[in-house]
Amino acid sequence: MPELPEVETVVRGLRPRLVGRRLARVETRRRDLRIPFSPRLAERLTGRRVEAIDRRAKYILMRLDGSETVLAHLGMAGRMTLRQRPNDPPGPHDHVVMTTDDGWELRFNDVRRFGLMILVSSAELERHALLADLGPEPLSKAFDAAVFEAAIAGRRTPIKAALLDQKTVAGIGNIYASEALFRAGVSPKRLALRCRGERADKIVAGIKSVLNDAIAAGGSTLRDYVQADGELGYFQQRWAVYDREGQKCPGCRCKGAIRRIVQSNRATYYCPDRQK
DNA sequence: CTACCATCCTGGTTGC
DNA sequence: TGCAACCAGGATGGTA
Repeated sequence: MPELPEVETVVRGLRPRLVGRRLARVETRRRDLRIPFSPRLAERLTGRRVEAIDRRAKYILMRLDGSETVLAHLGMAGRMTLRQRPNDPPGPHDHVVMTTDDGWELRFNDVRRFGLMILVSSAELERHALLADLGPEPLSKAFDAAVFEAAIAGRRTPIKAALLDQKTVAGIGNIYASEALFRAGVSPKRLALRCRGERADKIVAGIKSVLNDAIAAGGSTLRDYVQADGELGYFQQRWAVYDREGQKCPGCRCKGAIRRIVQSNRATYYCPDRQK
């Protein structure tokens, strides 16, 4: 479930094993992802040193020596796994396999092939089409109520849809959009332009708190951010409303049940009693 | 500018 | 048990 917190947890899992290491061997397997690999990706990665690993929205940025950066996205179903000297062969959905000079193996796995892994000039990274139009990082100081209000001003779209729009704020996906609005007490159907003042404050606070909690949960449930099976950053969390249609609204005395509606072809969950 | 829909893929779940 | 329909964490592009 790669939204921002999951990607952040993956990045934190990759860092201690990869930063400072050289990629001794890189193999691309299936190349027909929705967005194809950069030409000769494997050859261009081989022998490079990993300088840093960062995240922007739901993108993973693996900065290499030689002024190039691996830009990766997990799509709907992408995974990263990290194991030491594995003896099992890559599976059918392992599209990239990287082996470090000290024997760790990273596999980029994506059943649905909606993810991507390309190589971009580090100098042009911010201007790259995939990153250029992204809104602010929700956990940064730069993202506050004033910035948020400006971003949604005049927009006659439901606030849930506005939160999914990566230009409004970057990294929120379908689960955390519902969860943030629940925390804020704002109906997902409310028009964005009607979310000013206190509501904007609460939505911003709801976004930050739910993302921080999810990151903390990811970190706390994983040892060194790598599970025994090599899986990075996927943790179980009980959502307050997501996927809980018909259940009681948690932690409050409202008599209503959580409702599921469809907005922009995506499921939205909310408590009609608590969210106005 | 907006809503709405289809599309890219595969696999797990649900319902008949 | 078999099989088809439906659903899924993302993002884009077309149409009205």
